[in-house]
Amino acid sequence: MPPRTRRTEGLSRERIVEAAVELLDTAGEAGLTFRTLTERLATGAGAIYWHVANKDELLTTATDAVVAEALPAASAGSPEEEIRAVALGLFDAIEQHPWLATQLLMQLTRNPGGPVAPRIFEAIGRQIGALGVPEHSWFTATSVLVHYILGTAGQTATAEVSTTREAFLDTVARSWENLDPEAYPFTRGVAKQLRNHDDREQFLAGIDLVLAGVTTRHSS
Amino acid sequence: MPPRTRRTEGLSRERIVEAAVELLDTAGEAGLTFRTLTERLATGAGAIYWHVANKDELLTTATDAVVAEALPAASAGSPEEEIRAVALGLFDAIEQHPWLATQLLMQLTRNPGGPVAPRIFEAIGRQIGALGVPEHSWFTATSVLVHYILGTAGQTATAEVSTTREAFLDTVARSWENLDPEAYPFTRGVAKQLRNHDDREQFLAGIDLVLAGVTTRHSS
DNA sequence: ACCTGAACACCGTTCAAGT
DNA sequence: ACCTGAACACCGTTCAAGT
Repeated sequence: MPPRTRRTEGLSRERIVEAAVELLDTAGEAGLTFRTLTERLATGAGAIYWHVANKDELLTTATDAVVAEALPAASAGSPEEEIRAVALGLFDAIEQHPWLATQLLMQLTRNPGGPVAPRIFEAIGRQIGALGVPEHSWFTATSVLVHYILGTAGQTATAEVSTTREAFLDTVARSWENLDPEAYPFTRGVAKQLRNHDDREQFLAGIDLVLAGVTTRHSS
Repeated sequence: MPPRTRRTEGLSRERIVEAAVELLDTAGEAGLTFRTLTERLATGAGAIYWHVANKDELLTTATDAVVAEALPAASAGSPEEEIRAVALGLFDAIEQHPWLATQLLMQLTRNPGGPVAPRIFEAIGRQIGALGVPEHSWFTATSVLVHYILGTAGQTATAEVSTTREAFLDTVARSWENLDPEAYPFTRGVAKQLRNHDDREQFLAGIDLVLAGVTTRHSS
């Protein structure tokens, strides 16, 4: 076994993923292409393909890396507290990396066999078990929570990197307020709730609402 | 006002959307391109752009058309029954149009100002109101339900049109069962629940779980 | 083993030109 | 008003060739 040659410079999977995350953060999903990536890494397309199978794998790996960092390390308090910590960890990560929401939704629905889905499922699901939920409801209860967290946090994330969150939500709320009153009375009515539904408090209230359902159900 | 010239043939927005849905159903998301579309409609690219602004608008319109057809027309029974009817309507539509799940998730998170999000929000939200949920929880409660429905139905939809649903879920379950026992005890454990979680019964059990949370919360 | 970069087969979109 | 279809500026991916 020859000693591994030392390389201060040189490409690596890690460096590529790191650059991909930076590009996604800076320029959004459309900003990550093999051209921008090769330019930033000062290399050729083939070099990247040596370390990474294709763009899908690159996106999966980038998403997984960000999620791994976002999830809280050790369990501290009660199951409820832990679930809130996981939820807020993902919420904050999505705020910092707006592309993450779409990517996570895609991973869950289209690539549940990949590394990302189990990571999130495990973080939430363990606490569901600790909560005393009967085993036959574990999958459903965990699914509900995970989809609420990602969906809600995703609605919060600004669509365009350039717009601020407030401006984005305001635009949506305004368009809801302009809907036909006959056909859309409910949606018009909750438009103002949308305006600040991304408050962490509001977000956590939703978590508690789900937890109420999860814990009530099996005591009857 | 000159009388509208009659045209038995000729392009129209409706014909384009119809062809787009057919292509999506037949060949999946990757199968819908302006080339395949112009070929099927025996026309040029410019002709399509005369009726539709761009591909995003085409996808939004196609999604909206399918959703409008999938939602039950008139409210018959109790709010709970109506919510189940809406959920099953979307569930079945996603089963028939596997591309729909991803598209709906995208519409909700990236284009909530478009026509699709209000349509779904309204169908669920009205019943939330009828359920006696206090107004300040309307948005949150509706969000939880909508995201559960789409997320779960989406996990059910096969990723590839060619694979059957059973084979897809089996593959995912198998990969979950092969996870590291130390790091993923929970996910490994629920793998077998994943195998048939797409049962309509299981799906409706999740709805009831959320409804339990929604209706419990404000009675305390 | 690792990297280069031209080439390939595709995209969505535009636009001068037709009818 | 509506349609044609070539052209444009981009993609992700491959692969012979280098070191």
